[in-house]
Amino acid sequence: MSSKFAAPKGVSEYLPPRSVIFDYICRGLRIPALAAGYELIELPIFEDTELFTRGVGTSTDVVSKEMYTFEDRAGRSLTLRPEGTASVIRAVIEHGLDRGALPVKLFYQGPFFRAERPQAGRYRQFYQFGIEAIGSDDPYLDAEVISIAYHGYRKLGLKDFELQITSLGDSESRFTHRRDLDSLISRLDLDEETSQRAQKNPLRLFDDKREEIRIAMSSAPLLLDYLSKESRENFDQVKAALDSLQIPYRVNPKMVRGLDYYTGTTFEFVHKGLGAQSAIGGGGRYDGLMEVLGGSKLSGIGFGLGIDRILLALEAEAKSGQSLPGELRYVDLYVIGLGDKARSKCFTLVDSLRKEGFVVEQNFGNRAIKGAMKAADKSGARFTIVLGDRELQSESVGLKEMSTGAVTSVRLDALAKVLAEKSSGLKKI
RNA sequence: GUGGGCGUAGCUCAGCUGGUAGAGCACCCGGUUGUGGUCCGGGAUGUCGCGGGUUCAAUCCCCGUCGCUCACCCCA
Repeated sequence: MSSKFAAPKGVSEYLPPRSVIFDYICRGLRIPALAAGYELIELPIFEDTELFTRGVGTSTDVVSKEMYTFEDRAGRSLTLRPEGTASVIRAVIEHGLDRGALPVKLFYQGPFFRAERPQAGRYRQFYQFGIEAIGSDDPYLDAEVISIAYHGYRKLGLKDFELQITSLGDSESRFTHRRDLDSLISRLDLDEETSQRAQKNPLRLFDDKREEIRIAMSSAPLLLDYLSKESRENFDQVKAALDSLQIPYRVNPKMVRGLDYYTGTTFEFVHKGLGAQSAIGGGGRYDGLMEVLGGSKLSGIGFGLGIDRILLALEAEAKSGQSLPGELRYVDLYVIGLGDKARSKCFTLVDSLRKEGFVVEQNFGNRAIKGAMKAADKSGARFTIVLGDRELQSESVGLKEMSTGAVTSVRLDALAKVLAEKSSGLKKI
């Protein structure tokens, strides 16, 4: 019970059979990205701390209190990556990827780290799948990026989620809006902590869950009403493009994104079955980020999808009737050898069957057949092959179809052919 | 950082107003000398999170502590 070691607080671990679903999610999400010509980028897990303080912004909670920062032996300050976009942009600039065809289209996946208090769907080590498209401000690109996330979720079989979108407009739009919003907030009677938060980013108050704040904010000016003509037209084009793909969305002018680099189109996917941390993914456009990080003045857009939360969402939907997608485990054949000679024969037989592409497990430990059959049953194998002294004599095997229990004797030299005949239903890998 | 809930078998949990522990599932063995699932019989496993206090006696009450969990803040 009280084992000496436990995983560090708040990290997500995935063991079988859940790990199979985790893998299924990772593979599923990248399909729409690959279909749109995005390419994999593998990034470091830690980066120069300054990349995040400058890229994500010191006013964000992520940077100000949630980073795992440490010094290496040469005294450099490094930080476990709390998000992916800054790293992608850094790599694009460092390697001059933006000097080729634009937009640069990349996807990534892996662990991220934030030193927060863990709760349902929020971990200190969590996993994201993300894409970034850099070097175009075409509203169709906004819609494409959103559609890739949307189709990813659908590919996995997710249903009970909502896409929310809004636009943060250009800097003039935000400037005039903020002036009006600040003047409203300054008239509110806020506690110290809240007013400090409001100073950093007044939009955050739209997200506050306290009743009195929500009432006070209900009359607050909405950024969406302050968009310049150009920004508004751009947002309308994004919406029209989504409409043309029949991707449902809800415009949520009070949506708040946590990272300060967002401009223009921003969006979030929210799942109903999740509890307090309901966002299963989100993203948006970032006009100034490339420049802030020392690159050229290119606009980009991307998203990050929370794999941990998608897994929770799939489980939540499974609970309410849907079955979990995909086969959790698949085995074609289970091979049992009885006795030393037969086991030696089986060991090579298993190897050759795998080379033919079958998923094959074998029995270990020279168990009695009863226990071995039990293990075969548990493996989920569709067929079990039994080979003992009798079969060795006749150069055959016993082939048992597990669903019916029928056993047939098959000559060894005909085994591959017989299995091939039966394998119309077998899933070779 | 703040607040609530919970720590009993590998897992999920029960344990009435204090008398040193149980169920289901899983696991192992047998009923079936070479054939799984169902059924029947048998079996192993716990420092009752840790430390202290009250008491003749604490899994149960009190205090502390650690851990988990949910929520706030914030976010994927």
